[in-house]
Amino acid sequence: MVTMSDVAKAAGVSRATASYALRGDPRIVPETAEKVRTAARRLHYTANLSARSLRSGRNGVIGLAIFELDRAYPSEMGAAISREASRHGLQTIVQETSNSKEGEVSILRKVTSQLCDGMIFSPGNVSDEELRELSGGKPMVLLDDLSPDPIFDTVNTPCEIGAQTAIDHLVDVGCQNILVVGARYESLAEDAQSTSVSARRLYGCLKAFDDHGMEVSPENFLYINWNPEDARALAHQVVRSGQRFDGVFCMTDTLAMGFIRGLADCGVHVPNDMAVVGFDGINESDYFVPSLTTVSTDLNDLAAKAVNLLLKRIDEDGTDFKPEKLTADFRLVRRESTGR
Amino acid sequence: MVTMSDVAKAAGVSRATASYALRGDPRIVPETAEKVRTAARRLHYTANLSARSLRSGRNGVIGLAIFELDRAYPSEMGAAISREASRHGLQTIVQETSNSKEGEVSILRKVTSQLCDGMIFSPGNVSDEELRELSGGKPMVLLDDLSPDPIFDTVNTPCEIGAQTAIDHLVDVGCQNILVVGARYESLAEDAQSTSVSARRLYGCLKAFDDHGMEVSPENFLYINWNPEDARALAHQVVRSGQRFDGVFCMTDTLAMGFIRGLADCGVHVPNDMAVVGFDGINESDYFVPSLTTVSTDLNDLAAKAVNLLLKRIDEDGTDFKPEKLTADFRLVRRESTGR
DNA sequence: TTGAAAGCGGTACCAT
DNA sequence: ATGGTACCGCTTTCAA
Repeated sequence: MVTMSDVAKAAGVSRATASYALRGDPRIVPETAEKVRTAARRLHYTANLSARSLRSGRNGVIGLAIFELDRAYPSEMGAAISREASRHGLQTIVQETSNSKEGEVSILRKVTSQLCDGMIFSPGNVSDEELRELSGGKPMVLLDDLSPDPIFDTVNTPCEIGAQTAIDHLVDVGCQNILVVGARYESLAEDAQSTSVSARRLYGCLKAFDDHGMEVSPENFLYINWNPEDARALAHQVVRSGQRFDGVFCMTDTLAMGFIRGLADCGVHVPNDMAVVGFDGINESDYFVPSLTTVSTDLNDLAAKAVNLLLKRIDEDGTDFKPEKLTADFRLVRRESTGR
Repeated sequence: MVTMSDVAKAAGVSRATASYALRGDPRIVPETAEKVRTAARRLHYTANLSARSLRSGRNGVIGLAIFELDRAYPSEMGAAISREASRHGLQTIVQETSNSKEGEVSILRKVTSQLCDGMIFSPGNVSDEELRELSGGKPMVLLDDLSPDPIFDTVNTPCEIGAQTAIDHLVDVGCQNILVVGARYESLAEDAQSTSVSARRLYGCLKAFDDHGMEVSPENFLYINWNPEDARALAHQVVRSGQRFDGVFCMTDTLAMGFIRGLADCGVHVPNDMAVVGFDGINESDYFVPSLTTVSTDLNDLAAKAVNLLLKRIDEDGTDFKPEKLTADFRLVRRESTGR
């Protein structure tokens, strides 16, 4: 391992000077700086990030914690954030929380808050208060933490307006009896302030139904876990039950994929028999057969907002903190699954 | 930030004792240890990983570098490795190289080799020699580095045998004129030792064709970049060209997804007009319409092999190193895309 | 069994 | 403009 001392020695200067020179401090005269840089290059010197981090609290790395690495939406989000960060000269390390409390806690405590200058985090099972403690005072930006008065900066997906847009679109293409997949109707009935992503999307649906003067009942909302297996099984059930829905809004594209597959299993044609809309805009949605109409979250916009917020916090001193709350852009992408 | 000194003070012992106690060193008597643990718990102490890493060179974190976060196969692999590592009490940090040399180099130099005890790496644009230097002496396991005499431990996907299995299957279901998508025929013609994944898979195909006594020419192999857009466009081209292939093997499931979508655009029916096989076994493949027959790499097996190799290297002292080379299990998953 | 102290590789203050 | 040096938090040797 070649260290700063090696470089300093090779360049005939002190460790301090070498350190300043390599970081471009203007106090070092150009020729000395050049001497140091040459020595560093010749020795293939790389700064030790642990040491730098220990001393200065900064190492140019940000952490990102997402639920699952192997699900299309979070991993596309991770890629977008990663690329945005690298545009700012930062590296991103990604970890998966496995959507469990222990996962979230141990990631925050052990890695993200320690090895990084700041973090972007999708909280699922940890309260804001716990987060404050676990963050160790490091800047943190939350994703889709929909609490009414958050204590961290937050970037949200366009839940309400996006869902509303989806329902509007189904009505536009002539649907009269719409099924919403992935939201618990009771969650809002019990608590209009419910802050989960599914509750906010559900709220958007209800608003749209109301705007169109459409009657809906709890039967129009079916809750399942957000995975394609369950969506496929649900489609089978819906078809067998004989209920006559002519439009479906799935809370995520992955659910829509499973649901459409389930309909195909039963010989139900999309969009002729049933129109389907998803949410997220994952890359694959354009390749499904039929291709999927979806409320596409602009991940580049989301990434830019999240990274900028984080950088601002990292660069400021943390006094008089006032959390900001932003929402990512989106657009409705019309495709075959609602084309009729 | 609560440090070890705080804990030591609260427990009325020295820093050294606190350190030993928290790591369960048997030299500390149980009651002292308990006192320390209690203090640590009460103060919500968490060890600073940078400091630990700086001093001892270990922090319980392994690094994983993959090409792209937002592609199904690498992200599923990342998830599998992440879960396997956590079974061994290790955290995994994932980074994407964006399949560029600068990406790979900067990740290795700056983060993975510094912040981690070891790393698992998919090399794309960096030679073994460069890797040795960039690894900074830390243990490293390579994924799909198919050089004949590697200098690191390697876990490979079952390229040759997998591809051979795919072609065998197409022949089994009656295909007579098979197209292979994603491999450059010339790559093998020029260099039978070519070590890229696509060349090894191509080699498997040629072997299978040979076994079945089937004549093939360069026209049976079409190279494109491994993304679904190009696969879709290629399908259009193939259909328009009027060539009469009755079976297609795509080098990855993502390619197959794009290709099938392209066929659907042209009204070509899979599997009746053309049977399609993919490679990887991504989760989505079961949900495509038609569902995709694929050579499914056992990612749990791959993850277990990679993590175990890495752990062995981390725990040993590095003398008389002899690189190992393992291959992940796989199985052919028969689905609708070849069902006839 | 426990404590003192050196040191990992940087950074940043204070001298010179 | 550059150098000396304390120090970030933890581990580990050595001494008591």
